[in-house]
Parts: sequence; C-alpha cells; structure tokens
Amino acid sequence: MELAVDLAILTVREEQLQVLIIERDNEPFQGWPALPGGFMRPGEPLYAAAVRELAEETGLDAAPLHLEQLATYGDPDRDPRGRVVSVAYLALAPNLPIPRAGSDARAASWVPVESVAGRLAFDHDEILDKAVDRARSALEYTTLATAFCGETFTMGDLRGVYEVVWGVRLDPRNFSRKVVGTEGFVIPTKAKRAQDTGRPATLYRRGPATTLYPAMLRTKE
Amino acid sequence: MELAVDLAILTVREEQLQVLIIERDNEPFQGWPALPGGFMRPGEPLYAAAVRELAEETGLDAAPLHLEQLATYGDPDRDPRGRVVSVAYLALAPNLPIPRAGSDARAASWVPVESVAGRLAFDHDEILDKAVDRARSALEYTTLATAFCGETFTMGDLRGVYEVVWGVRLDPRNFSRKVVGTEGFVIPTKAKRAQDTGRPATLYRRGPATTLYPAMLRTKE
DNA sequence: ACAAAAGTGTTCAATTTACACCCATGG
DNA sequence: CCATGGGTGTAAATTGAACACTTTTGT
Repeated sequence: MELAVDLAILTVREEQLQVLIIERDNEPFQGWPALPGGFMRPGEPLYAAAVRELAEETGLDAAPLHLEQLATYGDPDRDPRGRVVSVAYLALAPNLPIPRAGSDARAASWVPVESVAGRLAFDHDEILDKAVDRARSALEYTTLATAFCGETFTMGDLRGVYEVVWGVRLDPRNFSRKVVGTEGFVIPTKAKRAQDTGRPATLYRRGPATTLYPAMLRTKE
Repeated sequence: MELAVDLAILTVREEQLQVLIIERDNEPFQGWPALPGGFMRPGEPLYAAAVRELAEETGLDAAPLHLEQLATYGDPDRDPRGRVVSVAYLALAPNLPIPRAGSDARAASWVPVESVAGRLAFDHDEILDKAVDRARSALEYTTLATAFCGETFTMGDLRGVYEVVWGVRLDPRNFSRKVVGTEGFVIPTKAKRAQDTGRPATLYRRGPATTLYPAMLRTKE
C-alpha cells in the first residue's frame, strides 16, 4: 500500500479564487490537470511530506504559508495503479508570482477554481471542493483571511479576500470597523499605501488572534 | 507501512461527556487505556474499516451513529512497532447500554473524558482532544447535537447535550425557542414523555436540516 | 477643484438576553 | 394544592446593516 500527499493551494488573484494546478506528464491521467502531490518517503512525517512536495512541484517555500491537513482519501480504486491512500493538505497563499515549473518539469500555474472544477484527475475534484469549503469556513471563524495577503495589507486587500472567497459584496465601512474592533486580528503600522487615486490606506500586519469571536457573518444565502 | 483506524466515540451519560475506552491487552502499552481501533485490511475503504472496527471492538452498530473522519496521524515514532499511519474517526452516539467487551476480549467501557485526558496510549490524547474540539464546534454550527440523543428526545434532553458538551448553563426557555424556530432542526411528535414530576415534555425527532444559520451561540468565554 | 478611496458617526432593524408568567402532571 | 419541569410573552440590551458625511491623496 502506498501513501501519498496531495496539495490544494489556494490564492486570490485577479479578483478570483485560484488554485495551483499542474499538468500530469505521466500515466495515469497523462495530460490532465491535477493537484500537485506525490508519494511519501519512508519515515517521513506527513507534514514534512507536504512541505517537500510543495517545494518540489511548485517551487514555493512553505514557511510563510498556512498549511493544514484537510482529509484523507482511501477509496480502493481512486488510483488505477493500485491502492494509494492520500492525505490531502490545504495551503493558503498570498498572491505570489506564478511559480516556476517544478523539478519534474510539470507545468504549474494558477487557475481559477471555477474553470477547473469537475475536470481534475483522480478524485482531485472532491479534494478541491473540500478545500474551498474549508477556506470559506476558515474566513468566518478564524483570522486566516490574512494568510491570503502579504506581510502587510490594506483593509481593502483584506476585504477583497472575503469578497472573492465568499462571492459577496461587503460594506467597506462596517467591514473595517469589525476587523479593527476584533482584538488581535490586525495591527496597524505607521506605513500607508497610496494607490492611483484616493486617500492612502493604512497598512496592517497580522495580529496574534487566530479565532474570531464573534464570527464574521456571511450573509445567509 | 501499516495503515490503521482509530475511533473516538463520544456520548453524553450521567451529565458528563464520556468516551469509549478499551484496555489494551497486548504490547505495546499493554494494560493502558486507549481508543478502540485496528489495522486496515487490504482493499478495504477507510470508512468501512471504521465501521468494522466499531463493531468488532465495541459491539456497536455504526448504522444509527454519526461517524466522520477526524484527521490522520503519521508521526514516524507514534507507534513503537514501526511506521503506522492512523486515520482517526469521530463517532457521536446516544446514551447506549454499556457495550460488551469486544471479540478480542478487551474491556470496553464509557469513561468521562476528563478522567482519561492525558493518560491514553500512543498519541490518543491528541486524537481525543481534537475529537472533543470538533464535537463542541459541531454543536455550534450543525444540528449534530441530535446525534447524542435517541430516536426521540425532549427539549430538555437536547439542552442537556449542549450544557454537558459546552460546560455551560443555558436558559431552557430561550433554548427551546431557538431550536423550534430553526427550520428543520427538530420535528415535534404527538408523543410526550412524563418524568418523575412536572409537565410532560413533547418528544421531538431529528429534522432534515444539517447546518445552523444562525449558529447556536456559545456564550463567549 | 475634482474624483476616488479611506475612515467616522449615526440611525434603524434584528437578534439575543433576562425574566415574569402560565401550563400540565405526580404525589 | 404544591413542587417541578415544560413552554409563552415581553421588554431591555446588544449587535448588525445601511448610509450620510468627513478626510486625504493624485491629477
């Protein structure tokens, strides 16, 4: 029996929720889009395997990323090669430059989640579904939205993350008040960022808080 | 590499959150309390393995229980016998009769979570922690509290689940109104249940709803 | 001066909380 | 008829939603 790791790496780019997709260059599913991943090595801890695959397949450094275990998939026929049980990880990344092709020469690129849903190899559609679901919930109950932002970010950046991941519009004023009013969510810096026009926005850093009480309420669908 | 399944089976008994614990009769950790579990069979789906272990070790039938995947544990040295990766499952059970000892003659019994926390074999303390955490959250955002009740239950029973799992007191009147007011949470039956004293309570069945909007608010700590 | 985006103050509605009160049953 | 727990009504307090308005910049 083989044990593998698969990665659903999400980011917010171009006003869309995007996922890092590779094109498979080997059978099975040669030429298909798939989540990056690979087999675990003997004696390797799960988390370490996820970090290693992340680096190998995408060139991304896991250190600044949020990386958490998502679920484990073990259908006996999920891989035509035989029994492969896969531990899926979810990573949330800021809007990074398009990663280079990995060492095993697969083309890696950011792709809007909507445009690949239903087209992935193996049971990766199911994994991606769950990853998106988890990301949406995480925004409600935790401060993880900051994981989609860089080291510093404006209130507008952070609000954009919520708007894209949830697919809703949020009132900038109420949003700002809620975030600033939540102890430890963000820390204002002295710096500001000017854009093309308009009043420059304060830049914030992540605060120490991880859970949100009260939760960010997603307008009931 | 071996793949195993471990089960954190929770129930509410005697005003306490209790977990099903077995006493290990083999090395390693012989004589220690542990979560029920065992090795997966070749070609067996993960969920099926969880159901099978539940039946084998505790005599419980999984069909009426809520059973969900919790997380996967794969520290290289979590089992002294060698590399064992374990998929942990969480089960929520109503207050069932004390299960018989399993087929492999281990003593299985309900034990208050508080009294075993920190004493379990392997990394089962970590698993149990996560299970309790998940159960607490589930009560906030889903209708899973009913999984701790039998086929029918009174508002007091359901409220008792919340009070025990969260360790708080809830106002019976507001609780009742909130539950009844949440579309599809519970369905009233014609039957009532009389207790030693007091007005007989209406018996309810589970409704079709699974998620709670708005959430049950846990009084901020 | 104007447009555009950041941020503040204020009001109204919805929700939660607290608690007085009535209902139905066993002893 | 009293104790006990189930269930309803209602007002105060808290919270969220909407939006007018002021601030600060580039052009």
